[in-house]
Amino acid sequence: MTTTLKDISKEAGVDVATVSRALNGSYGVHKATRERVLAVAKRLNYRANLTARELAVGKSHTLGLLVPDIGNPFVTEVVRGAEDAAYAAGYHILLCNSYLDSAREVQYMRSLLDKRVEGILMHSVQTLSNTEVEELSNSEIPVVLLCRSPSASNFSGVCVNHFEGGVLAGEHLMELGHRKVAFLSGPRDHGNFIEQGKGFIKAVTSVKDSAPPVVLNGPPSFDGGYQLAKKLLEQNHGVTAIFAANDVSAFGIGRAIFEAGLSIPDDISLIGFNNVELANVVRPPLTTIHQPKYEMGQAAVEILLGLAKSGRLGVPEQREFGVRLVKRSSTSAPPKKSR
Amino acid sequence: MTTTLKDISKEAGVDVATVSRALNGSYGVHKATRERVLAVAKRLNYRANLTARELAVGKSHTLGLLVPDIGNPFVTEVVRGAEDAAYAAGYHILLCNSYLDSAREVQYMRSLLDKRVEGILMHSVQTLSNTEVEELSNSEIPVVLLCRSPSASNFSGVCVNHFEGGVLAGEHLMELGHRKVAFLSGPRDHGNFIEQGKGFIKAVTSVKDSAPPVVLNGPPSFDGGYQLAKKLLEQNHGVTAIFAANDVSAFGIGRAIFEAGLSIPDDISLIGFNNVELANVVRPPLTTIHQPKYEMGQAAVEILLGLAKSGRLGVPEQREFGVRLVKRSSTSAPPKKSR
DNA sequence: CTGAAAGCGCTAACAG
DNA sequence: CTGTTAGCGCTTTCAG
Repeated sequence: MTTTLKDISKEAGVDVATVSRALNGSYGVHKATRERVLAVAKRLNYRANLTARELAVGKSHTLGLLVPDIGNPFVTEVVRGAEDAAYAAGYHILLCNSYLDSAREVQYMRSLLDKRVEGILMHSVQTLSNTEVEELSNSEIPVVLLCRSPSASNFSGVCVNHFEGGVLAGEHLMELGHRKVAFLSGPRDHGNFIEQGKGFIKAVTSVKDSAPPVVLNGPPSFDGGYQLAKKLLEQNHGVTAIFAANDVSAFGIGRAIFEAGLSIPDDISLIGFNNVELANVVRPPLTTIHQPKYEMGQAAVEILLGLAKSGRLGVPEQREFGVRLVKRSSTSAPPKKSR
Repeated sequence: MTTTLKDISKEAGVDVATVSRALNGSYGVHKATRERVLAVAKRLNYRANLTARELAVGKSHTLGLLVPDIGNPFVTEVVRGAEDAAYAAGYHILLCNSYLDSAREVQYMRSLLDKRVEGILMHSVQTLSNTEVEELSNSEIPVVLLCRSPSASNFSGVCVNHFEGGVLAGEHLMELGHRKVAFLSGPRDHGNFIEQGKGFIKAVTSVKDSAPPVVLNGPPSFDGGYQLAKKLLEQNHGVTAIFAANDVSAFGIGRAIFEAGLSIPDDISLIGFNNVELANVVRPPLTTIHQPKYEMGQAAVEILLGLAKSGRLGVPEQREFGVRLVKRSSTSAPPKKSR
């Protein structure tokens, strides 16, 4: 049987309240009493029951993390940051993978609420219906959205300026001398990719003799990038550089380029987005736009904890992080002879 | 304010017990009553408080997952399997990254216990001290260890036969005609790598004219593999094939080979272990030994849930999965001219 | 089918 | 410094 405060109280001959005090706060308990209690507790293999404490105190010391898939290297980094911040603050994290299945997302969201988590960190959740948004709002627990355009709602959010990232990528390619480039984007209706594209196009078209980028849309995955790149290569636009929706799709693009018998960056330059760990591991190391993922995860938890403490849910907090260009070996000047 | 059963009971003019019954079990509540209760609940935005329920029922419907780092691609797959199985069973998962920091491991282990999780899934935890093992045993909650030699303890476990994996790798290289090979292993005292090495050596030395493998030890990471391979290449044993401790270290080895101006598999064949997602993404695609990671994660929570239900903690369950060779492009016959 | 009552294990005033 | 008294919100006998 698991031993409780009551068991200890009997054994030690003091009230359970005293036992509780002896075990937790160090205030107002006679040293001798405390020691006796501690001894008994140890002898009886006492383990605090946090469930009971949570109920009594009304705080779960737990956060919910709702993401599409921890296997996604971007998510992984964010989760690391979030987990570290939570651990440092004495909080636990409930992991929920949705695989972008909206039924699963909703179910997880509800059970997190029922479990009385003190905050929810969500990453790229499918569109929440109004009902769900309302449920979340009614719940009075803080929510922070990752990588969502600030406009989206009255939830808090931490993100990066995707437009700026697009600009950086475009400028980099222009500086290298490319004049015919492509943006292999994600889904046509996804805000972040749209912003990214806008920035890229702006940077590219602001150079006199540069053609407007070829833009293709598809899933921002390895295979999505692979397919898109194959299509692009077939269409034969004579593109000398490609900006990918993200690093993972860039890896797929790289594969397609390789299979076409071309080489990076000699024939085609390639630039990604996110700067996932792998970007520096693949060959050639991928030039990309860095997003401070770990810090974003940390920040998200900080915001959550702050809101949970203050209870000022009315005033959501938005935090935007900067991006920067990470030059590696997948980009260079365009080949001399045109293809 | 958050509404409780009591609020509903007042509004609906029935006892809280009835409300509870109406909301949960469908047994024994008049239809009209139930509907009235449900209506009131909805109107008041009622949310069940699982913390309270857990306390009353004595079950948390939560599992703890203690791993070194979800960023590790092997762990990622296991976690996916575990999470899916947990979700399917209506269980939640508490994520704990230890980064192999044993203080953090212990602290997490204790708080999981205090939180009354119904089971703990641990992966490659630093050596637990006797105290901790005892704490775990006393807790009477099931534990399953991943990838630990079955001998280790009286906890349950799911693993793969590393010896067998080593044999497969060795045989494959022998069949291709290699006669001078190396095993770039992990830490010298780690059971799995030892087994893996034994199997490999057995397969290699059972071929007449084959030299016993060169064995080097180091951290089984990207950089670890990189360093080890550099060292191996410098020592210039004339090795024509390398068996890596795992895929990630194989990637590092690949980098070193590349930097040495050699090519895979033309100059040196390379074979990994685990078959992580990336193995098929890198260039050239990595030949490796497959471990059913997802299934292992699933199996682990099945075992946990089974033990939790039966309460038969005395009889830990061991499940061993099979390995298999996945031939890809990083292995081929040795070069004709010796180097 | 429904109500009353007890209790899960712990905390938190409030007295003393 | 310590005991008493109420709960936290829900489930679960046990009656009726």
